[in-house]
Amino acid sequence: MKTFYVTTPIYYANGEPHAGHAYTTIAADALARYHRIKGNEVFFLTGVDEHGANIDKTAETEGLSPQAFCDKLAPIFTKLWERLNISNDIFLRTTSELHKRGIKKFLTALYESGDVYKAPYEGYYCRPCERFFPEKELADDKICPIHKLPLEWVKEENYFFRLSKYQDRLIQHYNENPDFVYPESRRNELLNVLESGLEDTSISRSSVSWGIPLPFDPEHIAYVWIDALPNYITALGYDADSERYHKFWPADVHMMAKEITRFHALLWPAMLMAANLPLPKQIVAHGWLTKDGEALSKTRGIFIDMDGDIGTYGVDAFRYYLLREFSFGNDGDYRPARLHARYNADLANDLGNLLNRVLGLVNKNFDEIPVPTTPDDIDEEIKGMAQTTVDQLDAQMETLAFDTALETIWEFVRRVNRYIQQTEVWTLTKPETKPRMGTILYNSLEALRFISVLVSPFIPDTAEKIQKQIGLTEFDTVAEWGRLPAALKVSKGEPIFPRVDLKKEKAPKSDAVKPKQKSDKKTTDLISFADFQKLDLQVGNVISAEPIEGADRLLKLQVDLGTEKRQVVAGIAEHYKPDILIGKQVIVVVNLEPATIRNVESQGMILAASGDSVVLATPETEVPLGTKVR
RNA sequence: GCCGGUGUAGCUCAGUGGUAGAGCGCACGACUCAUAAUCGUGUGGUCCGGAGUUCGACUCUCCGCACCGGUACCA
Repeated sequence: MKTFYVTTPIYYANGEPHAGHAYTTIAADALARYHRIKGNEVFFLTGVDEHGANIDKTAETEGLSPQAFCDKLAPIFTKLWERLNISNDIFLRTTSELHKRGIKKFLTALYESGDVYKAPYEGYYCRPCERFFPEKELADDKICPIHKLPLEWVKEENYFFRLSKYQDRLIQHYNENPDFVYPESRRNELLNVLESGLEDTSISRSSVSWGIPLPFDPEHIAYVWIDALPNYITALGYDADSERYHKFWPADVHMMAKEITRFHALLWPAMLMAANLPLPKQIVAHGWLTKDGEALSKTRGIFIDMDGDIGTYGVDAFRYYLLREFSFGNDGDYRPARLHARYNADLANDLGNLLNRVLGLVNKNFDEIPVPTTPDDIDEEIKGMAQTTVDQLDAQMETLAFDTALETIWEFVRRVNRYIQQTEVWTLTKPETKPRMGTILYNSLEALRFISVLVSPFIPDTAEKIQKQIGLTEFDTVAEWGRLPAALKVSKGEPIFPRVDLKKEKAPKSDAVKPKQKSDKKTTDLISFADFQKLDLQVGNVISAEPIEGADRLLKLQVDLGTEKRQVVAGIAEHYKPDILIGKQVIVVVNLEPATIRNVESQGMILAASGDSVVLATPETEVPLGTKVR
């Protein structure tokens, strides 16, 4: 028996899961379920990554200890996975003892490889900021750009992993395993990165407290990614050298969204090489979801209403839509209108109605599933198509082409509808034609059983419902023609996908949208009024604006402050056309030390609201140039 | 800016150096077993624009435009 180990990332648990997480997890689930029905022994991992400064910070704003915060969040993930019918074998938390033991062992192995070294990190350190400032960011006076306080020269010991050493071996691995990173576009990107050179990476943080101490130096905490990536082996029982670990590692597929491929496809394999462990077989990156053409955004309130859509159409429709309409490597645009269309056309009309009409005919004409006694050419054709459908499906799943895989199954669904149409079964009620009717209905039911098997990785609930309605008591996972026993009692048949009317759907809309308020956020990084007063902010007028050669985001502005003119570089080119800016009043940080960006001197900065979009801060009504802002 | 990708019917996408394809949508017809379902027929495209190679290009080359991704700049 073949084994198959598939993972999702362990999601960073500093907020609630969203549709992007759901997409990755559903895709991985479909893959896992597919391999199960193929008879492979599958292990499917998902989980949460619970350490690091960000979680610490978020917990603090909620007034919780980091552990309490994680304990609160983890069940939100597991509940969603239950709702989405995710068949994971483990839900790994990095705060679990299993993981901590494994990490300890792994980091020890890494350390013993000789590729971890302690290096003094020295530089200008700002106590209030708790960070170092690279020399190139500082002017001659060496004061903190934020606090305007003198910086200390501090030496800190830090652990580094000799990532650079693995550059060549990684390139070689990529070349020898063309499918190591999929899709190819990602692979090429990473090869570019590899060829331009890797730098050693810091693997510890001494300023962070929420995490796992390095086993060889407990004063230092493992950097989150160093803590997180090995979860794929710790979850298998790497710590105890368990049987499961040996059975399933190396993983067959690490599935993830595209933004984290770097860590998985460079750092993780290098770490494994250092620890002398086998590499995962494939790193798979899918695209992002947008909603009606817009990027998802918490601040702008653009999100996918999973809850609402699942409520309206059901989990399987949601899964079906994501897997059917989005082609893997690319970004996918989530559109409720498309979900609706898919639901009615593919699920309700094609599949749901097929089941219903066949069951109706059986019930009306037979007491139980009839025995096929009068074979015909057309029956053979159906049987043949069942087999070719399986073959095509196998090929498509090999490349994770869920969309075409489902299309292939649906071609068969439509063929069965046509079979019924062509044979006009419903007319064959006379005694002499009744056996033929029985044969056709048997074949139709068997086709439905067959379809239910093929469809089960994608829409598992539906698959079960179909078999149950056909009269099978135990789910049959084998896609071989002719396994359906005759003489079963068929159920009356409730529509498995009742049509959804757009009108009805409108009702529960009003209360759905409201984005959640971030409540009583405690601010910890307070500055004194004196600190604030150090800022010299003035109103200026943009008198010219032009793009900077070789920079997509930068504009060179001349700003008139009344008493003087300043040249300022601003990173707003993506949001403002130069001509629009001219004549606009802006707020300028006047006493900012000058800097040279892209060979252009910038004597200050202009203020803008900067989130998903960038909007200039400007006085509400026009004021004299040089007016102080405070 | 540099590197890579994409641009084909209203929508989602296949596709090939030789007269353009599927599903959905839409129109018409058939059927009435079924969830106003199904089946058939049809509608619909300057295959991003321009130039070139070729007997012939949507398919190859070059230039350009748009969008996407990676990377640099973001005071």
